[in-house]
Amino acid sequence: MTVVTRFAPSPTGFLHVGGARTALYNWLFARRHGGKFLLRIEDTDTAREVPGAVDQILESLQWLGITADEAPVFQRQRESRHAEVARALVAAGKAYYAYETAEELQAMRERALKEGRPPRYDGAWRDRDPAEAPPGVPGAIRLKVPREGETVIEDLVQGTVRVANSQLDDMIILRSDGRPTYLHAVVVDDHDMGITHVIRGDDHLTNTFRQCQLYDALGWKRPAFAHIPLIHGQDGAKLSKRHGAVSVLEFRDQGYLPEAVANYLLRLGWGHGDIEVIGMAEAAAIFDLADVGRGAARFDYAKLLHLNGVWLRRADDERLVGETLPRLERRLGAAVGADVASRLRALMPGLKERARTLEELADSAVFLAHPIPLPFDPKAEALLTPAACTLLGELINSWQGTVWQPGPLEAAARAFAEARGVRLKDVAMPLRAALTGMTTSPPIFDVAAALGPAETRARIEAAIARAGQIAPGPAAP
RNA sequence: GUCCCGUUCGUCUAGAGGCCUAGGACUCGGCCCUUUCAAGGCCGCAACACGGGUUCGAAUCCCGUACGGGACGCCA
Repeated sequence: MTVVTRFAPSPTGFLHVGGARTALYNWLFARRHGGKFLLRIEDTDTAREVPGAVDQILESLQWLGITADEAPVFQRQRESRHAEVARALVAAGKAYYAYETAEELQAMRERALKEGRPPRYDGAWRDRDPAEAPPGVPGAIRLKVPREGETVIEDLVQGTVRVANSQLDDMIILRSDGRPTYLHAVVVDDHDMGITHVIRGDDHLTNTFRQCQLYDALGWKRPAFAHIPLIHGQDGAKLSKRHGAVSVLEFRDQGYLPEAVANYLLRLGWGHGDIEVIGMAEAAAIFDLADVGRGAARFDYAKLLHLNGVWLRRADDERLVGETLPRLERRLGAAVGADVASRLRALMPGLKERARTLEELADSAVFLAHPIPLPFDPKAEALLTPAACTLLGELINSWQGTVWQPGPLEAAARAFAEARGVRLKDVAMPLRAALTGMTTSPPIFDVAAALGPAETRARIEAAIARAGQIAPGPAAP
């Protein structure tokens, strides 16, 4: 049997991390078993549909690298099929028309709840003669479910789960306006699409009993089910906006890498020994539903941030340059030239080791793009004492003729410091301030090398001039 | 209210009766490395929800309690 899985979001909002993880597990499971992963948009509730949501969801999945093996199925386009199946069930005596109005049912539920009874449909029309139907009132179709016995599901994650049929009522499968309900549409579509494994959030676990009753009534083989726990926020409540970013695209915009988000989501609720850092290709080779945990997991932004740093360091330099350039332009409000791109490229190994997100990377690299005069951090400014400026002026002259690469520059600077009887630090820190306007940066001789001799000299001279203006010291000898 | 599910360090998890004085990762603290900051290395803090069984032996199996979550819609 070829495995076929699906992800079936409703276009009522953006793809959040919970949905993304569900999609990821479905995708990985299909990959693992050489099967297919399909996409179905559950758009039967037109009232709740959000414009643009479908595109957002598709874009999110694509960014994460979760690709469907066929074009998406839109549930709304299958309404006639859903109605046909429901009516066939009536014809077979396995479903019936019920004529209560939505208001009557609502009142019935409220009364039951108030009296401490479970809010279930009483089955009034189950055995009534259809001839008694009130004229002019369109009926809804309800499934005639067994009242005795129990419904049992073998869940790949939750294990055996059973419920007494007396707990379940005759659910509506076709609304009075002829549109299917979710429960019905899902069963018909999953069957028609040949879905073999339904992997979804465990908020659907109790729905599964009713879906199984539908499968049984239709005489269709039930797919395997796997209900994965929901993702909660730091406080244990269902993850929501107030916990921070929740939509996949937000993480992208905040400078997270898709492989890091996927890695984090994979590990959230799934474990495989001690491995933490894992790429999706590797995951596809070892992913198993048996390793999915049963308890809800809390979303930990700190761990995601750490993981993103790990993937950032592993990422290809050229790719990171491509990601950083537009972010630099956004910060400067201007286009950056080829000289900046080449500086960025040269310094990327040192830069990416110090950043955890693309945003941090851009923040730490923006000094490369700033025109002289550089903006100065107060702490950097404080380093440019008259004595330090004197040293810097001498250093740049001593570099005359030095091969403009990190190693030779550092060697020359060390020799220079020793000759002056100062520590390397006393030269390096003012140099860092002059070259970057900051007190932290990649190794400063790497920075000087990336900047090139002309820019390095210009920045040092500008820093000396600036220091002279702000705190005029003794006249230069 | 009824039904269903869950519960190992603060967080994500490893653990399938003896390998557990419970391992890894994140966070936090300390040290080392070091031109800064990171990265890296080393060390440390920190958990089997509770109570009963079963067993020579239980984090692992069973029952109950507590707590948490989910579902009960002509929403998905």
